[in-house]
Amino acid sequence: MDESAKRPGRAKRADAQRNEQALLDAAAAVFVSSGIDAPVREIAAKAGVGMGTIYRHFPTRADLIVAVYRHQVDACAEAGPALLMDSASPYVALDRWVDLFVDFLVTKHGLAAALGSDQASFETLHAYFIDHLVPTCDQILEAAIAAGEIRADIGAYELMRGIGNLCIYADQDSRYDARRLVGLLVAGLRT
Amino acid sequence: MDESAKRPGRAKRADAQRNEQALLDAAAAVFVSSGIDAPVREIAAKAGVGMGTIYRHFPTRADLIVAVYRHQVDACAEAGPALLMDSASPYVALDRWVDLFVDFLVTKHGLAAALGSDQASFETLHAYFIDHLVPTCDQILEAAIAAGEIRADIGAYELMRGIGNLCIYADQDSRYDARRLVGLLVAGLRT
DNA sequence: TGATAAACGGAACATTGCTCCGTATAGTTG
DNA sequence: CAACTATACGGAGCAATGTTCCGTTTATCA
Repeated sequence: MDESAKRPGRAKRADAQRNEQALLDAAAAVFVSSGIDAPVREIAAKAGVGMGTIYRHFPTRADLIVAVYRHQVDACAEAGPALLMDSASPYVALDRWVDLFVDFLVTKHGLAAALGSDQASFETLHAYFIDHLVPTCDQILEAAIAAGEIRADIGAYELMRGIGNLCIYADQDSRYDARRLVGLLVAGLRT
Repeated sequence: MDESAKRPGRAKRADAQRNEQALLDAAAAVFVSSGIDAPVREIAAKAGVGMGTIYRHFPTRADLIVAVYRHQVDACAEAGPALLMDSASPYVALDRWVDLFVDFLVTKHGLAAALGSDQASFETLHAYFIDHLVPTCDQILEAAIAAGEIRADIGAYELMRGIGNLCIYADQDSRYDARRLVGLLVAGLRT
């Protein structure tokens, strides 16, 4: 799991490592203040590097976003089995896991929108979320279906896209509560 | 209701009227092929007018979008009372009306996203939808609540935003069926 | 037909994503 | 420690797009 465990070539140069970390820190800060659609120049400037450097380390915006949020996505994925164990029923576990997912999404301005978009530049982002979260969601969903608590005609991917969509622009409108809508959606799953 | 019923000044010049119509026609066509985010230049070119002309007639993109879809929005709004009369129950009317709304949204590439966005340039668009559709939705919702068919803790605005969000990017992903998700959301309203 | 207000068109500027290449340097080797 | 080379850097520059501004054209009217 160590970063330096890259297959063949030698390790990165020291300045390259420093710059990559600086970019991650800068991006995390800028994403909070300006959303994940913030101008590339702003991130580069905050990190104190040139345009060329940011594109060398993170060829697409999606690569940068994934790098910044990887740990949180992984944590969400890993929380699934534990919830399934600890909860009174699979449906309760589903409800709790969805809460985790929603909490993550609504605090990342613009992320939910990027997730739904099929812009080629977001391919990596899309793939990371699908690969890491769909299996977990599917596991919970299957358990709830097996327990007869929810209808069987919905897939993990489609449910997660629906939840993601409900979280789009959720932080821009005080009259709209994404958590409540997601709650209704999950309620609609009940048999 | 006539267009020429503008209060004080005299009627528009003939060439201005022609250009406005040409712009509406061009925009309608371009919106279908390239979505409502199509470059302004593309619309102006298709209409055979200069950049200045399009901005003079429609200062913001939202103004143009509203002008293009006004009739369809109005039709959706006016369909509400009829559905309430003709349906077996308010809940059925709600279900049917939501179908109309979803059908409208999913066939307008990018419109649902623009509706949710709080970009200042979409203010007019937002306002038009709120003003014209929320009252209708509210009427159906209230009837369903009065009939005890759905829970009472959801407002028309919030529901419509949720439906709108579920329709975002719906035409870009064959694995995602907005109608199904909206169906689940509405099902979640049942008492 | 001439005057004038209305409308037009497109050049020009600003923002932003992305690329390219000349320059600088970390790490290595003799 | 000095020279060398693979890496990495930086930012100018191009392309796309939104938006404005103003000199020119034209519809309308007397």
